[in-house]
Amino acid sequence: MPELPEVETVRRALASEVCGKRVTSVRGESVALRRPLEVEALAAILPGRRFLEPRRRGKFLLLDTAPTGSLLVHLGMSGVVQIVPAAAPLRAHTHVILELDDGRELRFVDPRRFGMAVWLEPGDEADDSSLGALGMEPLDPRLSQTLPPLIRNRRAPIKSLILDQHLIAGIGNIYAAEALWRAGIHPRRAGNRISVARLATLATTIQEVLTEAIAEGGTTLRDFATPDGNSGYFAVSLQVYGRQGEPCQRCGATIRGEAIGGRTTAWCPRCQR
DNA sequence: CCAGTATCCTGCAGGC
DNA sequence: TGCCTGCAGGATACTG
Repeated sequence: MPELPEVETVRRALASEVCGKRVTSVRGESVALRRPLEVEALAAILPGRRFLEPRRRGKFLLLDTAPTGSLLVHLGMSGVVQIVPAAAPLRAHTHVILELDDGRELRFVDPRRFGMAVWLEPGDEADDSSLGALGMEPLDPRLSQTLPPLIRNRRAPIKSLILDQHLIAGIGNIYAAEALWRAGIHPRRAGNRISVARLATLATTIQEVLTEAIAEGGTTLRDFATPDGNSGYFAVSLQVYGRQGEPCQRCGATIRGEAIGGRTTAWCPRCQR
C-alpha cells in the first residue's frame, strides 16, 4: 500500500496526534509479520514512555520515545496505523494496540502481514539490517547529482532500479511509473543506456511527484487512510499508474501495461523512450 | 556483485 | 449464487 508520500502523511498525522502522549498499556497477539511481532516485549518496554516527534526514513516510520528508544514501523502492503478512541470497533487483523493516556489507542492493523513493528534501543538503529541498507532520501536536494552515477553502471531496467530501496529509499510501484512518465523515460530502458542529463530530469520528476503527492495526503486506491481515517487525494492526479488501455494525457497514445521485474507497470509507448 | 524469480499473506474483483 | 484464479501500494532469500 504505502510509499513515501503515504508514510510521510502518516508521520505528520502522528506528529500532531500522539506527540507528547504517554503509553499506558500494550495488548495484542504476537504474530509472524515481516519481522516477528513480540507483544510481550513491547508490553514490557513501552508503558510509561512518551512519544516524541516521529521520523521517517524511506518507507519506515520511527516512533521515537522518551526515555530514548524507537518503535520501528513498516506498513508493508496493507499496514494501517489508527489513532482512535478506545471504544472504537476493532478492525480485523489488528495486531497490536497501544493505549494512550488521552483515552485513545494507537493500533497497528495489517491484513497481509508484510509490515512490522519492532522496538529499537537507541544503539540498534545504526546497524539495523533494514535501515542500514537504505539508499538516499529522494527528496534530498542533491538527488540530481547523486542519482546518475548509481544508475549509469547498471543494466537492469530503470523501473527496477528506482524501486530498489538500497539505491533510493521510498519510491514504490505507483510513483516509479508516474516519475518515469513525467521524465519521458521507458521503464524497461537499461540504466546504463540513459544519459546523465535524462537521469537528472528523472531526479527532478521523482521529487515533483513525491512532493505533490505529499501535499495531497498520498494516494488512496483501496484502503490507504491516515491515522484519523481520511483518504489521500493524489489518485486523481495519476497519469499512467492503473490507466492501461486509456489514452495518454500528453500525446493520446494508448497506455500499455506489462510486468517488469514482477511488478505491473504502465507506460506510454509513444512519449516514453 | 548483479539480475531475475519466488515467496510470505489476506482480500477482492472478475470470469465462468 | 458460488467457486476459482490472479492480482494488489513491499522486501528479501535464493538462484544462476
